[in-house]
Amino acid sequence: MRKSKAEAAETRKRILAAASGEFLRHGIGATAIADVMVAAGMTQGGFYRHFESKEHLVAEASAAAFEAIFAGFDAAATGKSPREAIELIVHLYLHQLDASEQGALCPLVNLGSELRHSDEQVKGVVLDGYSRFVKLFAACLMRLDYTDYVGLAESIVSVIVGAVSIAGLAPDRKIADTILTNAENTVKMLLQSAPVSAALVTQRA
Amino acid sequence: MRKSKAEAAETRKRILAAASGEFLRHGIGATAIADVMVAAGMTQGGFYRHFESKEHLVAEASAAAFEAIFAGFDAAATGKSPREAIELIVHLYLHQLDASEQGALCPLVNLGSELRHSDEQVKGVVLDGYSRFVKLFAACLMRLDYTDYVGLAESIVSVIVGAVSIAGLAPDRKIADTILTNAENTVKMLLQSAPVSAALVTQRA
DNA sequence: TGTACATCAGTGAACGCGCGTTCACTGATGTAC
DNA sequence: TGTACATCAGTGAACGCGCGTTCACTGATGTAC
Repeated sequence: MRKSKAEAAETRKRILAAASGEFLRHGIGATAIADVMVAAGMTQGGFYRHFESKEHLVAEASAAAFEAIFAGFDAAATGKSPREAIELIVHLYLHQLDASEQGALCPLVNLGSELRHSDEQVKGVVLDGYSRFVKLFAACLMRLDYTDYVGLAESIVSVIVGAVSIAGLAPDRKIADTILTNAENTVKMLLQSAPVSAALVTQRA
Repeated sequence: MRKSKAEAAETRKRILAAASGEFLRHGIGATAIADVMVAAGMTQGGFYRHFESKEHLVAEASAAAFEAIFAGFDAAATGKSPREAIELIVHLYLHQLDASEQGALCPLVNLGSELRHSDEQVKGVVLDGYSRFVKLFAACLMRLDYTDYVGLAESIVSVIVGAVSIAGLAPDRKIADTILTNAENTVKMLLQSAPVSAALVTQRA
């Protein structure tokens, strides 16, 4: 039954992808190793050939989830203006629950409270995802000459993380949509009213 | 060993308070019924004299947590102007993790992702807490004549829920404080730039 | 008011199940000569 | 290049533990007469 190294590496990725999906969709606590392995098309015994423990899997699956999310953002934002890129990413993020089939779910909202009491390593991975997220927005905002582009980026992330977090608890679609649409408008309002560096604007004009 | 009705009612409240604290501090999954009962100064067997199941306890404990939070807000905001009240509540909310000893933790952030996959009833309780929260801000904002006071209230809640949610994952205090302080500034910025009903302003001037 | 009985809060042990982890085993792959 | 052996991916069953829930029991409280 031994598989070649290439095949084994493929298997590992398959487990990771399955785990990422199961964790984000059903939560960490509600997902058993056996569930993950079945979703990956294997039996549970093989799990420990690839991962040391469930905790390690959580860390790697979270990292993988962020990779998937950022890949989606990159794909959507290439060739767009900074302003368009921001609005597009915000929109994608806010509607991640609709598109959950493609697995574009963010650990920050979907595992937030479950991760609060876990490993430092795991929390580190998720916080890395957060700062990467902030940097993504900050880069766009800098090009738009906002004075406090980092602070503004953090604000945007807080708004959309909070909104998706709350919307996920809403019993019906209508309430969820209200919250999400409002968040989208809030971001627009922040972009309109945040201070812009006058000097640079003049330079470019 | 039978206790009087009054004593039994006291016991029930004690269990609820203990549960609320344990759930919010350690998460639902990591808190066993036995832990709750020990924290309440009893043995686990007595639990089912007061609650039907853990799920029911979660629902009631979440409701109790919201009661405690809103009681704290009321106490802090009475006699203050709407503007002061908002800033005070926002400040209190953002620093709930520091004050976790007093049990002023919010289910929206501390149990958010754990609740997403639970009972409709439980989610209902937490969403009720959310809309009560929105109404609290909306009432103040209406008195300040903001045009879209409900939308603005929702935005504030999203920002602070998101910020606390993320700050809870930060490995050190400094990063957490940056996120929280920024959220506080964001709320101020929203209050400054959100549109105000001109007619009413004129009336009052 | 007093008495006899039913009720029921709380105890501590036990049950049963699920889940993380381990293990003996299989047989294909990798490797040393 | 071919051969013999070690390695190790994957299987399926089993182990052990924790936890939600149940249960027999105790004795104080409530209630009916």
